Amino acid sequence: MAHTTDRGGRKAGTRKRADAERNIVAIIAAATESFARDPDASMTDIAKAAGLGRVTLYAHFPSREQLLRTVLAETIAESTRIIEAASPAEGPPAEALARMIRSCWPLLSRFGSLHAAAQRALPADEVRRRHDRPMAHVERLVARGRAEGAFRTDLPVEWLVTTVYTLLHAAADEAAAGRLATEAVGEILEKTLLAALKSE
Amino acid sequence: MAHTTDRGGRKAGTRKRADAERNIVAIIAAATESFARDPDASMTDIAKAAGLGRVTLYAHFPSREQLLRTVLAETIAESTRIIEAASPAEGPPAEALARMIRSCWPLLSRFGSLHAAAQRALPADEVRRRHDRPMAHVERLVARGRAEGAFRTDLPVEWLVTTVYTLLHAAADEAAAGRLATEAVGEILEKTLLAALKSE
DNA sequence: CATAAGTCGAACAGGGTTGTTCGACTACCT
DNA sequence: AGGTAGTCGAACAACCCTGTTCGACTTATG
Repeated sequence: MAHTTDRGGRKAGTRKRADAERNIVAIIAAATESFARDPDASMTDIAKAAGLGRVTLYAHFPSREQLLRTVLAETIAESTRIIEAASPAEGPPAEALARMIRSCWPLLSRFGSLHAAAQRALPADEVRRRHDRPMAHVERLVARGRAEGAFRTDLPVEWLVTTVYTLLHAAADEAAAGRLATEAVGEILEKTLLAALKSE
Repeated sequence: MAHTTDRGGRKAGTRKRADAERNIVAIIAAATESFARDPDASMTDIAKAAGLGRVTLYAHFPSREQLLRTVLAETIAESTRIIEAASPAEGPPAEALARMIRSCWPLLSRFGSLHAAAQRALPADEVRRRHDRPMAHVERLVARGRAEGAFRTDLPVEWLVTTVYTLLHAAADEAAAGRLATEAVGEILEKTLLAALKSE
């Protein structure tokens, strides 16, 4: 149990069997999908979705809470990557915002109720804290837009950020429910948010 | 068991004891408050909040689901009353919308997560169906605004309604969480929504 | 190929929920 | 003042969930 040196150079036996590593990613994928569909998804649901036994989940994640934490972290990391790929710090603020909106909303749509799941099972401040990395990008963009005279200054920055965030989610939900045509969402969001944010 | 005529003119023994009627309103009040605070509020929670025994709840409501249904119906009825009191069909659309917003948001704030509770425990289409009475007022107002050239016509009406609805809720949540000053909410919502809806 | 690592199903304990039943008790109503 | 409608607490059954343990089985890996 404490060989410490096995050839591969691993310290404390952290290297798992290829088998197990494959299952871990399968579990995370299944959990992501399950939580996105049903915020109350149980370990049984997720195990079934992953095609594995429930016990196996507990072999890799000590608790449902921890699994959810992991899923949330990975998802937010991907969001951050996508936001940064839209280079929100470059070009005219309005155009940067439009770029961000269009690249972002499919993600929110795909991850559906995962956020609700997190808010239900994890402490509220933790959820908020984990979000503030990607959130900062939006906030920075809004602040820049205000400084450059493109966005309105008569409302609190945080409220404008909340507006962006909320409407992104709402549009994603509407699209998921089939009440909004997928192709139209980008344009609709862009028009709505630019109108809500632009100065004058 | 089938007296049918008892003097008071009641048909099938529907008249309850004054005692019981008092408790029924207490239960509904407690349930409303409990659901508004915690969408997962249990019958035990509600009974405790009402100062009654859990069994008594079941004496008046056959199930938690039915109780939630009742609470939802009463709440929506009150919303409808408040919306109508703002006479959304009169005056310039922008002003009518502003009136409606200002009279509406404290309600949404007060009822907090009741909507979430309903969405969790009741079939989605039922929740939606119950909302379409008050929703119709908003939709009518938006449509009128478009017809009179005050509101934009380049986006679907349903999306504009969703925008109003969503941002009202978001602002109410922010206020409840202390991230938005209560006195400021009305003005902030009015400015944001008018900017999002107005034509051009 | 042998062994250690991983999987799996069944079964368990512990907690929570919804509804129901019982008998004793209490408030109302006439 | 007495009969009845209503309340209440305790206890029950049924269900679902999380986490854990067991022993038997399968698979990777060296």
